[in-house]
Amino acid sequence: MSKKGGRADYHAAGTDLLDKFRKLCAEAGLKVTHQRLEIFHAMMKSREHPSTEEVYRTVRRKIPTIALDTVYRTLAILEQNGLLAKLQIDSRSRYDFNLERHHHFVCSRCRCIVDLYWPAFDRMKPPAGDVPWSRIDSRRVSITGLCRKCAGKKK
Amino acid sequence: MSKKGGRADYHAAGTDLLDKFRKLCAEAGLKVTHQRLEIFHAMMKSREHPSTEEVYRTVRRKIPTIALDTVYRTLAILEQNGLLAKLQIDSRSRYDFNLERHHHFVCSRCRCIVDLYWPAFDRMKPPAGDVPWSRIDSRRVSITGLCRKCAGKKK
DNA sequence: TCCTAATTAAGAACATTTCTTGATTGTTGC
DNA sequence: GCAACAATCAAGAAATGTTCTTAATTAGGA
Repeated sequence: MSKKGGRADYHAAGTDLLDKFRKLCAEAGLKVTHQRLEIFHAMMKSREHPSTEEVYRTVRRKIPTIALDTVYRTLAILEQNGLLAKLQIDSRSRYDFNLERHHHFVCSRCRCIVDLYWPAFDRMKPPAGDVPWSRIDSRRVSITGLCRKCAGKKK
Repeated sequence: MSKKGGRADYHAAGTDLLDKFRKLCAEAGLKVTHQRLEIFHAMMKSREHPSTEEVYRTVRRKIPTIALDTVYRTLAILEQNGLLAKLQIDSRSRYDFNLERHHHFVCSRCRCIVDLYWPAFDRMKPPAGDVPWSRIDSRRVSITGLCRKCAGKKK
């Protein structure tokens, strides 16, 4: 399976993941509410690493009465239970559905975030010697620059 | 010169850097005010990647009447003129005096940030093929985990 | 069915950051 | 040394993103 295929499947394999979601909620003692399902579903279908506000706008198309507060709470809960990752890239928090080992490219112009796979980096040994850590949990690369779309635009 | 020596010198070579600061201010058309000097000096002496609030507290020991707003403005100006780097690691913005190519370790417990040098990574070629960028400006690694100090603490 | 978690509305509160106004200070160019 | 004008200050308002409060209602799961 190619990396690209892997990613696409990850976001597309709807039924399986929603089953997994139900299972994980059960394990965590979380009720599978309509709101939580739609929020998770919205994250599942997005590759944009959306902000809370953006998730809110998306889910409101399905549940017009949903409260912004519910989206904040739900995203935080899903992150705390390991079903989503929170990104510290902009001033507002953005969430990532992709839990595979990956990295990010961030466009300095349009602030889009694109998932990135870099197995050669993942295989590298971290610096040794006089290191500040006693344990490493994750190593993430963030590449910034200009995305193709923005490079195509004038000005 | 060792990496460690380089870093220490970078933060310690007071007079040279303050001269450089004056020169860069002149080039950028910025007046060298007492406040800007003290803020820059505080950044120069700190390895802690301080937040604006922390810089404010430090500088207030020298200039008790300084306004928090001045610190916000000054740090932003210094960053816009390339004399400091802004970090997007926590919800509050933190600033980095170290402009050398380097990376960060962030402790998930105490949120301390430690500079990291990783020349083997710096020499790596970025992923090729179907990449989202048309130009790369920077590549930064962020390692998270538990720092030595926190590992030593109970609980 | 029933207990309780979750959601809602409406608003308050909070944290961080930026801006406004108008008066004052102080750096730099001359 | 002087004058212009950039920078600062005080005081407060405001923007933004996020969390919390209360009390009523809904709805998931055993």
